[in-house]
Amino acid sequence: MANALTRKLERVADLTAGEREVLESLCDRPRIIRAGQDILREGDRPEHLHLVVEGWAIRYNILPNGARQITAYLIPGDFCDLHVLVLEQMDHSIAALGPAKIAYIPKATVNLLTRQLPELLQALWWATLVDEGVLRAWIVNMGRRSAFKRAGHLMCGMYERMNNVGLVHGNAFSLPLTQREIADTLGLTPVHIGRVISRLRKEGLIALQKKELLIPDIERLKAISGFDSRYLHPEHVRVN
Amino acid sequence: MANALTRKLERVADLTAGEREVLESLCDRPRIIRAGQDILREGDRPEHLHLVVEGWAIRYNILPNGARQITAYLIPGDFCDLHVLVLEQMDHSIAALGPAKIAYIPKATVNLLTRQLPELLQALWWATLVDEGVLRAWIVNMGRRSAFKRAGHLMCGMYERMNNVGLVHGNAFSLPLTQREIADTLGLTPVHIGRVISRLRKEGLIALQKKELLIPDIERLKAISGFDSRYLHPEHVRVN
DNA sequence: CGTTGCATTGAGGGCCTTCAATAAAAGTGG
DNA sequence: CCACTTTTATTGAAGGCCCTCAATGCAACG
Repeated sequence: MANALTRKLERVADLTAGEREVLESLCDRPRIIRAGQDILREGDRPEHLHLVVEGWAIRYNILPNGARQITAYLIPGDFCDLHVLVLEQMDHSIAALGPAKIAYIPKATVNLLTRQLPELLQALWWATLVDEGVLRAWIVNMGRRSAFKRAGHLMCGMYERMNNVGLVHGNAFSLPLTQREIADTLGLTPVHIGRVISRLRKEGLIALQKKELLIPDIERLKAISGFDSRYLHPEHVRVN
Repeated sequence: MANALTRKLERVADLTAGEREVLESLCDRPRIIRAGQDILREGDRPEHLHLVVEGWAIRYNILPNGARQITAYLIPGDFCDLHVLVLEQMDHSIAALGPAKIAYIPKATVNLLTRQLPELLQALWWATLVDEGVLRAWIVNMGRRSAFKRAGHLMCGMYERMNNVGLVHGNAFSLPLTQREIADTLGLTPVHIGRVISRLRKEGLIALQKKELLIPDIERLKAISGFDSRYLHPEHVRVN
């Protein structure tokens, strides 16, 4: 019964029993964060790394005019701020979507671990490379698809990620987002997202109620929204 | 007289003389790629990693309707395809913008090197984390700024990157892009980009001719387009 | 059970697109 | 080096996708 971080890293690397144990221990004693609360704010210079143990979080920027753009959804096993190992300062904020459990891991611990366990260092690097693929797909989605396809594509991506961690049951899964979050993800307005969702419903592509998203025919939705799942599938390459 | 890869990695890590020498040798005997030619295509399963030694390249996706979205500009010192260490298959293509020199490095060599030189592994990881920041800023730009600000922001980013490698002279630098490239970068059409550039010129924010971009007052352009350069500046953290 | 936030729907407007034509520039072959 | 072709840039007109503003109903929450 591995935790989320271990599961995630084992998709891209072989870990020894000792390494796995170290990872487990990092997730001990997470702090409880209330729904909507910021975990990190732009400008922060955190002394700890923050790891999502339970719940969802969003990575986002606020622009001078007050507009928000979400640049990532963080689910259990995702680090919030690996980049502060290099950049020190946060250039964006992170907030819990619903109630969440966050582990606080001292930067020094991570630096120590990665120096002692090169296999772990490589696993973290490779996980970062996978994340890059997600960001690229996000850019393609926002740049070259209509609002309708954009929304469908987002839902396919959520489906895949949740499915990868066994959280899809009967083609349905929990999607704890308001239309405002979806709008801020896709670079649109809540009003228009409302119209788009209404159309997705009318065309029988989704059923969404009470933050529970059902996709009756995922292949059809993928086809319509131009979703290609390759970018999400690390193939567990062995170098040894 | 270090090469571009060494310069780039030394911004995020300490390298020994031996490590630097290894990096230099990787860039030996690059192949010449003609302007516009693909270096890698979607679906490829490359046996080598590709490193830009000279010139510019773009990372892009083509959608079923023929639309193109550019997701990165690669300049000397950038790897084209580090992610194939994990994902194996290319989920996008890479093309040379002008004539370029590309080094072909066997995947096995990189895997060997990163296992033998953890410091190098860490440098590559950290460089990847910096790239992630660029992608996030890209998303914010496309999602929440007008075409006018988007174009200005792109030009500020190019200015910064070129300045970081000493290629800005008298507030001007080479920008080997057509309006089509800029459009495909920002999720707009070439026609509209033309109008936007015309306005940037009229307002004295840029002078652009013969692929040479002059920004008379970079701070003014940054202010107008909401550019924050923090995301581009690794602070060279020491862990030792 | 009131308050607050969220979803829905309508009307009107604006930013950007599409289509089209022309001019300018860059690349090509003799 | 010039004629030819192709690509790129410029400009105009019309239209569409999405935004803004606004009002209503509904669900969530204390």
